[in-house]
Amino acid sequence: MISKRAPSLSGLSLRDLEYAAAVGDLRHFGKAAERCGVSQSALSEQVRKLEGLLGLALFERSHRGVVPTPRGATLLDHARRVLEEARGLLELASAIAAPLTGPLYVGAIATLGPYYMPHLLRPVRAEFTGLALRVSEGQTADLIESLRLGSLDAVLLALPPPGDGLRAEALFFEPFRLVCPAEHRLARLNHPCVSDLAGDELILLEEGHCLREQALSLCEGAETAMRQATSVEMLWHMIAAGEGYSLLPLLAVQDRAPMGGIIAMSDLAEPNAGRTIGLVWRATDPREPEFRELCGFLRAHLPPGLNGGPGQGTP
Amino acid sequence: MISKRAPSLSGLSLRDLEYAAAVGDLRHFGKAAERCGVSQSALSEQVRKLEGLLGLALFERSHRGVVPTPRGATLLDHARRVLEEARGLLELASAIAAPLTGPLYVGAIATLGPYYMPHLLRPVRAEFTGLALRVSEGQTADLIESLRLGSLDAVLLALPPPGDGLRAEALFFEPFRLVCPAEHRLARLNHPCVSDLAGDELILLEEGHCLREQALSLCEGAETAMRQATSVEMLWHMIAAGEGYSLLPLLAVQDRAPMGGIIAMSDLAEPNAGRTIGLVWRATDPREPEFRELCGFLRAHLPPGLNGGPGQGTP
DNA sequence: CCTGACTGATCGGTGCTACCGATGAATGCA
DNA sequence: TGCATTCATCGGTAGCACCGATCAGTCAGG
Repeated sequence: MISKRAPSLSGLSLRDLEYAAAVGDLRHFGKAAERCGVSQSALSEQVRKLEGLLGLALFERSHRGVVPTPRGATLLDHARRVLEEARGLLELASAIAAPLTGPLYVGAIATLGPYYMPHLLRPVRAEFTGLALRVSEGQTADLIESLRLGSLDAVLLALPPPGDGLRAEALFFEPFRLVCPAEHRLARLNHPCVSDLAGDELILLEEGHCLREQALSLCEGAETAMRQATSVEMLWHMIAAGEGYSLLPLLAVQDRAPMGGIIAMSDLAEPNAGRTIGLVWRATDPREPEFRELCGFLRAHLPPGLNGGPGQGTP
Repeated sequence: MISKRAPSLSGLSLRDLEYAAAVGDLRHFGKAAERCGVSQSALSEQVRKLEGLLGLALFERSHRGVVPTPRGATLLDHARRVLEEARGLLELASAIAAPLTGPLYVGAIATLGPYYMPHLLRPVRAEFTGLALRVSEGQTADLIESLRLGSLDAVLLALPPPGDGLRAEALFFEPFRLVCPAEHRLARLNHPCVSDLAGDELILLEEGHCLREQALSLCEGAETAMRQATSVEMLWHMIAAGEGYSLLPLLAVQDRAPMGGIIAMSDLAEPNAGRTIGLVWRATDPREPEFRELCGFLRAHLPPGLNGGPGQGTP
């Protein structure tokens, strides 16, 4: 048996159904035309066309009024349901059309999310009521893949974003800080510069964390046989245990107690030793205006201690 | 508070929803256009127009495929419901569009219905499966009023129908028979003619029955102080009791046992002494073709003993 | 019985717009 | 770097919804 093909609703128009429903309500072509904002002749012709399409007469016309035929009444009931659904569609559209409403799936790299999200969630909630941020965490590559697949709408990471087909807008520059044991020689430098950092005491995050590459590119000459940490938290405690030092992004460390004085932190001499954090989305995502508005808001509500700094622009 | 006006679904078209749904299904503008039977450009423009109408982007376009935005997916779900309802409307229409289906409310005059209906119900049921005849009985004036009010769709009565705005088609000629006590003088006439009937022994139905007027117009000179009966059945028994004689339509008497020989029936000499039974409906009723088809069928399946006889035509 | 008012149907003319084919722009693949 | 694919865009066209005017039938009132 041939499967039932959905019949193309050839020629059926919501406008015609509206006309017919108006006639059914008012029982008068002229008044129905007035309600529908068209001339009586136009409405009359359309209703006639609709009757031809449906294959039966919807109304019994007389000169003292119009009355639906029994079958017509049945069809009018159904037509009103169609119209109701259509109106519901329009209402739904205008309800969800507002920018920055509804769920928004945002990912952030692991060296940023836990330290930045607490600062942004509350202001965003307050400003964009109706926006439901769903935040998740991961490494850059995984986040980008999720973004491409559509399971994420936007990603917070260090610019520039890897790969094509993406759009990004910078949010802020996050400087790196040197974190080392309080008794370490580096702790005595007033403003250590990156050339001071080479050495096998440098601890890095494991493969996959972009922070690892960022630190590596700063500290030339140190590439092999270094200690690794699986997370910022682990790294912090390794430093506290005196196993070495590292560069950590400002947000990840600035709110930390210095572990009873056994850890020292200092800014680097180079003002642009750090990374630029930005929001990234698919270039094809039609919500780009909304994302840019969100970026503007985020820049206006940076966590304390941050500013735009180096690395502006939208690659 | 101003009551919520039903928003005129300005510009919204089922075709556009179909286009969008096709894109949502196939994730490809070209294939969707093919399914919809239009060019890719036309579909693209219409979808774009729809997005403008709804105030948001339904799809995220890329060169490797199209994917609905989260909001777009929500709206597409709703749009599919609208389309489903619309398709249901068309299906419903084609299901009930078949002529002579569904309920049909038919009235018949009391001197005809009980004797004619038993003959027609079975053939009609057999021929027009799907047609549900709802028969009722009454006097001409009441039937016509019900017909005008719409609580009846058609009426079986003696032509011509009273009043304007009605259409009728003749079904058959029903001759009157003389019914009298077996020992009555009229019983001895071979072919009595109407002039033999004058006299105060004529029994008539009470006011309101058209049969009364029909008999009266035949039997001139007998107008006052006659016996009355409230129904054909009563009349029959009055005759059997020897209280007089009457003219009764063929169908009302031809199947009766002659009460053990105490009642005699005879045809009248005048071949056109009788009435023409026809089907009557509102001139404005768009089902006129169906009624005429029904009339044709009824004429082809007359009760035994009848033929078209005098009185054809459609007044 | 005639007349005016009212109803829905019908008829030419007109303008909007859905539609088409061709082309353009952007992307991914070989 | 060509080549294929995909959606967007553009100019031209035809269909059709629409309008104003008119027609045809009915009804109420004079």
